[in-house]
Amino acid sequence: MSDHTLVFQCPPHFSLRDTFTCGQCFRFAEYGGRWRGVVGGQAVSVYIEDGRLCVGGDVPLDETAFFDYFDLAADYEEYKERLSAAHPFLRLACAHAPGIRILRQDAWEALISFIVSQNNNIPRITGIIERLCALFGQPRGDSFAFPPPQALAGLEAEALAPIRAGFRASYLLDAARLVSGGEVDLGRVRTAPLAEAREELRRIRGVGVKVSECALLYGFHRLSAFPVDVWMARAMAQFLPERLPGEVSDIAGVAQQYIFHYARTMGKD
DNA sequence: GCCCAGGTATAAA
DNA sequence: TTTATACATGGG
Repeated sequence: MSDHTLVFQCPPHFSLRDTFTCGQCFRFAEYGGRWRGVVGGQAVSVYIEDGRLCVGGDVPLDETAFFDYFDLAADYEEYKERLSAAHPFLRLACAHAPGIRILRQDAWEALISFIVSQNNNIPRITGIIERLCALFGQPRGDSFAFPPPQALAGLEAEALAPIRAGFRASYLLDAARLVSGGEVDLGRVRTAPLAEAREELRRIRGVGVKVSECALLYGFHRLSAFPVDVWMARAMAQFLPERLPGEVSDIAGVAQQYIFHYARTMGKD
């Protein structure tokens, strides 16, 4: 790998480890200081060197696509300033892992990943997705692409048994069938008003308030996808028993990820 | 063994 | 409308 390498200026504080392991994506692993994963169907190796963000691949890579993937147009220093000013706990969360950026992941992959995430833990989510790709995805380098809806839509539940997804297997199949059949239109989720986008996603069995918000945030980059009420109702309620101030509601999802990572990792460094 | 994990569907109150 | 429980699996 690395016959073709994209080079970007690295944003301040950007941490590949925090970004790839904070629980927003499940397909990157570190090997010798470089992070290997599959993005847009291409195996890539990502690393930071001399203040530059490098993305190596064995085929020519689309620079615009990776600029977009890492959300390089966004100013996370400004995001963190706003969040830090909004609440003392948010300030702690931002300081704890200031290198997190919200990746602009593939919508289908994010949707499936967060269906798998329900009542589950990160190591096991990672394993299930790994097996899903290995069984049903196209080979890419020494890894596998994420299987598209069409690759899963025709399967029976027993065919998914080897990935050991448990009760979530039928949810995955429902998602694959509805999306590949057009009954759920991911293009519409991308462009429709937020409330309608939610409704569209929640037609899939196993997609409730939390999964739909995660899919909207990570798969569709709707930064405001976490309405304060949902956000409040979940894991961070124990840390932030107040409503999120309106001034940062447009980046509530960013706040959610910083807090989630803080709550999950504090004391474990 | 018991408890919990980036929840949700379903039934019962 | 709100609250309780089952759900598959596996790591701590």
